[in-house]
Amino acid sequence: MAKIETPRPIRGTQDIFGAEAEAFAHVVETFERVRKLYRFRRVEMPVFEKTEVFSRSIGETTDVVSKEMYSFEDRGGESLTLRPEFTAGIARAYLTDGWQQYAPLKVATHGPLFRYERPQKGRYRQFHQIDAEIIGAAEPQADVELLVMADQLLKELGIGANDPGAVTLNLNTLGDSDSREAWRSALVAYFRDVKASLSEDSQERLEKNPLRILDSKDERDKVFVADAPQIDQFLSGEAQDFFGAVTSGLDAAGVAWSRNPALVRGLDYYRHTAFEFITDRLGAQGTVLGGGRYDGLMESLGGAATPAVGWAAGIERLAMLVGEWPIEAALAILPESETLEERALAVAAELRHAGIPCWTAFRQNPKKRNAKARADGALAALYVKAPDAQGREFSVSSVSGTDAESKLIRRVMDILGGRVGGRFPE
RNA sequence: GCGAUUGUAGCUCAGUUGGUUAGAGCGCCGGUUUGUGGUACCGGAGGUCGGGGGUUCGAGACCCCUCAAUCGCCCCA
Repeated sequence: MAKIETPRPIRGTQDIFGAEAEAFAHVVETFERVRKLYRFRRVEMPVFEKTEVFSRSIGETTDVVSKEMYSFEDRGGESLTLRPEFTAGIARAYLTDGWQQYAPLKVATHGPLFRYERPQKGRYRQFHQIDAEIIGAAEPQADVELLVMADQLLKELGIGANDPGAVTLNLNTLGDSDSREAWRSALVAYFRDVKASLSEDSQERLEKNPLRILDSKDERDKVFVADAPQIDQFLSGEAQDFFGAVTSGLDAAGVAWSRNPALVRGLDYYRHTAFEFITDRLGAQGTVLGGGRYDGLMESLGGAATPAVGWAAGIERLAMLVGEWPIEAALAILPESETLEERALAVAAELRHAGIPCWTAFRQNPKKRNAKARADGALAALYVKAPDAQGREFSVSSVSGTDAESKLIRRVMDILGGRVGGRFPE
């Protein structure tokens, strides 16, 4: 007799429904369309991998690996991990599946990722990303193409269309590994001198991840960040040329960008180009799409040195920027009595086969169906009646009075023709 | 891991300095009316006031603990 307690959802998971789910789907559909324009090949990747795929590539000491992974032992005692990102798994597949033969290889995918973090606005433990990677191309043109694609995607989603400040592309270079190391040492030396004045977090970062001090939100740090050594002083000629080719390529393609010398990457494998499309519309979670070049990653997985570059974007965050997205409008099929139930079924099937989205109900009560159809956003209504002497058995009724409705009604009239009688617009 | 805020009906929320039987709108169910079409009206179901403990003659209101959600820090998309 004990009452059964309904299990609660897992913290940080989401049940996405209604206009939000439509917006989510719209983001994915737009991504699919755009990636085909750029001829990125679709790949499907496993949701879990051996733990070492991530620990080796992302870096043992990073927070992502040390405390944010969903890891578990399978029945054979092997340590497996739900993917916290796409890149490492794709890199693994490139090495284990012989994808080298396709290099330079452009791939795209999307799906759920998992990170054991505190949920907040636009951040979840199971979250979803779209992802694009170019593997086996050392050329700056690869970086450019990826960024041009990202820019087009955001534009096609209408993000920033009426609101130019909504997203901006922040761009930086981390240099090659020598440049990056020299810069890092200089930063450590610089910040060590003022260590006592830094925030507690940044004193910690000085040891673990000094680059991250640069984007600290703490005022105590910001005063020193302003005068901190910049990567430009440490860039090799080659690294400078590379970055120059990326920026001039973006200019040529008409992609607006702004240099952000404080932009760094949290993960160990990044080199050269680093970028983020940043918005100020999502509270503290400003990064909508981010990525960079990861020339060092393949070696950390035991493969031959292979240059690569890629980005990923949070679908939830993009969906929030897109706003509510309506479900496709439909024609409500409304039988006028219970005896016409099956005729309604038949005409709905006929119209759907012809590509007309139809709204139907399961319950009787024909009186309330009309109101329900309208509440569900039906564009127009088709009443199913007993056929008259001329064989007319339907009447069409205006609901929304919109252009979309007239278009829909015209298509319906083309299909049903003389079977429609009674009153209808025009 | 840390901090702030918030938990009252399926949803959005009222609920006065603690005081009878905890309310509204929407939704849901039933009915009457209307009858070429977003009706109106009537009725009904639905609440361990997140959970536990305490203070009090009396707690949805006050105190403690706990759980959860939201937002922020760390980190990161």
